[in-house]
Amino acid sequence: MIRNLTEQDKEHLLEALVKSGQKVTPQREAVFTVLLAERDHPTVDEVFNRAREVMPGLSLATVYNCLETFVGCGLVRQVNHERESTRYCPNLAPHAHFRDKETGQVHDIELPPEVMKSLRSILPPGFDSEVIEISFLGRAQAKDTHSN
Amino acid sequence: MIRNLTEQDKEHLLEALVKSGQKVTPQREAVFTVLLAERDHPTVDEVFNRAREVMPGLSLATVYNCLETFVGCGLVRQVNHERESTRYCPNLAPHAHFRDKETGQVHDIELPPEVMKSLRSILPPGFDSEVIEISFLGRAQAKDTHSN
DNA sequence: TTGCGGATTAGACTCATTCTAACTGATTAG
DNA sequence: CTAATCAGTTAGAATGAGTCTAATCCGCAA
Repeated sequence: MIRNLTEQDKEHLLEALVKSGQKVTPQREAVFTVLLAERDHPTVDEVFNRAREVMPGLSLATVYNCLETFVGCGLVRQVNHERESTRYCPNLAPHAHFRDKETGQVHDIELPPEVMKSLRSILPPGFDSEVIEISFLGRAQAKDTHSN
Repeated sequence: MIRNLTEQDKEHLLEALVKSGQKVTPQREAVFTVLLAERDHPTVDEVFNRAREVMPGLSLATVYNCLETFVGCGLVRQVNHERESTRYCPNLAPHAHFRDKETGQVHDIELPPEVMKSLRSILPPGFDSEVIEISFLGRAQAKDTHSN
């Protein structure tokens, strides 16, 4: 189920960590592996449980720490919906999130640059934004090629 | 500071409540008054404190209840940012939120219909969305005509 | 081999929110 | 009238995601 990181993924992880002055550790590798294995926007708890299968001694605090580290060095994005548990997403391309009201599943929605541009254009002068979060709530009857 | 509801506002409150089979109570009027008085997206706690000035016996649980009721009958919107306390907003027109990274203040950003349309258009077939949340994070150096 | 510093750990803690059970007060039914 | 009902309110307990703390671990450098 949880396959190992490819050399490329390892490289990616190492580069991002080193760039922000941090180390690759077995725990970080394990958590990163879990995130890439099933890109279904898991909660911290889900990551924790999955990672434990592979590294039983891993602690919840460490999962929080790893994920925070990854967010800090731009390896993953946080996804918040209402006040539910934070979810994590390794998709770095600009995208919105669609949350299925029934199943709770979160799907990535690609964000074409022209939509980004039109969004940015609605900001009045003096407003300068770094991050734009877009989330849809509704129902999806997709057959789910990629379930995220 | 907290002025009374206009007849029009009262009418609005009453209509929305009755329409969903609920009653106007002094507490609900007080909470609604607070929301309209200063449209700065207050948290539950802020609403609580402001409303207490006018109705000292009011309980926190009731503020939660009132706000939930208002959300349920479409009188106000919830605004969530990351995992911070939920804020409440009586602006019913479609709009996005801009959150100032420094001050924490939340500003409403008008959403022109064509932007809404372009957003809806990025959903793949099979995805049907009722609610779209858009939030910006950044810095605003607005002189704040209306501080919300 | 000793010391340093980042990383990890378990468990305590925080705090927004929700839940619970008792109470209030207005309205309805007998 | 008097009781029964029922929505709304209340205080305080419970929940649970996330954070903090203090101890420990471990790789590397002196």
